[in-house]
Order: sequence, then structure tokens, then C-alpha cells
Amino acid sequence: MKTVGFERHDHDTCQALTVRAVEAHCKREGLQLTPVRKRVLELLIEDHRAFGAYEVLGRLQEEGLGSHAPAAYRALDFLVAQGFAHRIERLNAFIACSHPAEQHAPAFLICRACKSVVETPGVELGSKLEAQADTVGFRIEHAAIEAEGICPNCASEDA
Amino acid sequence: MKTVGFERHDHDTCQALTVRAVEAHCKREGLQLTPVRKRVLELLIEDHRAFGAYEVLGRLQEEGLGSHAPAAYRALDFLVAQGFAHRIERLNAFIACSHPAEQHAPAFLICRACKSVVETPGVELGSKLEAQADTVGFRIEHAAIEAEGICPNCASEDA
DNA sequence: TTGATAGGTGTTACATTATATCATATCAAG
DNA sequence: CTTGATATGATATAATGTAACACCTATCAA
Repeated sequence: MKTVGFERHDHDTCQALTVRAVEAHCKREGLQLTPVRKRVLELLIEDHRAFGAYEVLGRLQEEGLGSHAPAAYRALDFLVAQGFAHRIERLNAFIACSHPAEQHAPAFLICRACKSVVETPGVELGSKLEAQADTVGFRIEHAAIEAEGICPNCASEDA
Repeated sequence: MKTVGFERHDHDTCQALTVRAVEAHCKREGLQLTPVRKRVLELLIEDHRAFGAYEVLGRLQEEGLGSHAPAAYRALDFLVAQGFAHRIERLNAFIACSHPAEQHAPAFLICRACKSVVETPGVELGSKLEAQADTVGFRIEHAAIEAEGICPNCASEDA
């Protein structure tokens, strides 16, 4: 067990399940989960934190899976497009999706002290936002809901 | 009258009122609304759209108010810190606040076709988000709620 | 078998966005 | 008048992101 997000959980299982789910999804959809793409997904899941594109690139370089910026961006773009990862605008960074498979409008809590990022269910928020957009005739295609602050772990350390 | 956001409004009045309100605020708070800062605020209000930092810098250069990146970033940071402008994470850009003075948790609707950005009241969203954060003990300091899609004007042009 | 297409990757080069740092200027308070 | 706080000038560089083109491979149709 290791600390992930604000809590501990059985991470090995979590990772294995997610990767298998993604593999199945790609097979169904006729998508190619190539070695680079799969490895980037694993990286994101392993630490369960936000990675910058160049941080991902660094890992790919170490492992001989790519050497230039586009390699990382292409893999990340694929994962985001398929909903396996999310882009955190505030951080210019990427994180594995905590609830793949499910349809969801995610919201993120970003700790400015420890940099941890937690995905919280944003369904209600999403529908509220959509309702507001409707009233002015705006059609939402993608929503980013990101809150920055202090997570419970860092808050208790302060005290 | 010119088109602003998705609608027309009396822009000259809007601009004058906002600038005066900001001047008053700075006087009250002992803040310096220096020429650069004031001019950047005016720029943002004039077009009522999102400006990149380097676009702002270009204007400052034309007007002899600054010549290097930090000049623009410093002015923009000041305006954002005081709540006179907002940063649109999705666009790496800045926009004048539509409701200065009022306390608000703004949400933004960003048209991917015409790049217009509209600020909508996000109070309800903000409180919902805060409630969710509370349940895990996270203390929010700043929230960014941004939706990308198609605005009514561009939607009707498509048709 | 050939050729055409599509998707993925390698590579170069460049564009865009942002910040660290140190020097200088200004002004008000002690 | 000097000290401290705040703002600005200037240089350099870091960090993030993309356009464009070449090449490879698999698939599929002629």
C-alpha cells in the first residue's frame, strides 16, 4: 500500500485492473495501444500524480521508447482523447483517469504544497455548468474544473 | 455599440465605469494603479476578449510602456491578484473581469471557433465544488471553471 | 502483385509561454 | 539622509508545445 491522492489504497491491483480495462477498450474500438502509449499510461498510473510532458519524455528516453517532444505529446494526446488520462490545465500536466470506463465530467483538487492531484466526481458540477451554458445557447464540448488549495495532509502538517 | 461576448452592450460606458471602479478600489486599498497596469487593464476591457501575455506586451511596446516579457506578466499578475482580470488556463491568456467589485467564483465559456470568452456567474458551481472539497478535507483557495465549445453565434453560422 | 491508403513513429526545426536574476528608480517613513 | 518597500528595466534562459516532412508497416482493393 502506498499513499495515493489523499488516501491509501491497493495500488498494484488498481494499476493492473486499469491497464487491463484499457487494453480491452482498445481491442473493442480497434485502437492501437502501442508500446509507447501503454508505457506512458503505466507511468501515469504508477505514481498517480500529474506528469509534465517533458517528464514523461524523460522516462521514454531512459527506456528507449522515444527521444523527442512529439513522442510524449502524441502518446499523451492519445490517452486524453480516449479518456484514459486528463490534462490539468493549471499545471500543464497530465494524470491518469481515476474512473476510466465511466462517463464523467471530472473535477480536480490540486494541492499547491505537495502537488498532489485528486479527481473528484464532477457530474453534478458538469450538469449545473451545462444548464448555465444552455441559458445563453452555448454548446459545451469539454469542461475543465480545477481547484487549487491545500490538501488535508498538508493542512495538518502546517498545524 | 459593438458585439461583446455573445451580445451587444454599451461598451464605452462599461469601460469607463470599470476603470473608475478599479481606480477607486486601488485608492482605498493603497495599491498603485501605475500607467502600465492601467493601460493593460484598458486594453483588456477595450476588446473584452482574451489576450495572450505576448499580445499585451506587443501593445506595451508600441506605446513605449515596456519592452520585455516581465513587464507584461507583472502587470497581468497584478490585475489577476486584485481580481480585475482572470487568467484563462485553457488559453494561456487573460481577460478583464466582467464583474469586478462583486465577490465571485467565475466560470468561463470559451468558443473554439471565434475564440470569444464569456464569464458566467459561477457562484452555485463554486459552492458545489467547495462542498465536495469539504467532504475530503480539501481547502480551496482558487477555482478555475472553464468550458470549451461553440457559442451561439458560431453555431448559427454553421447551420 | 502491385499500388493506394491510413496510422504510427522518427526527426528537425521552430514557436510560444513563462520565470529567475540582478540592476536601477522612486518614494515614503523613520 | 538612509533605509525599506515597491515598481520597473534588462538580460538570459527555462519550460511548454507544434508544424512539417520522411519513413515504416499493415491492410485492402484492383
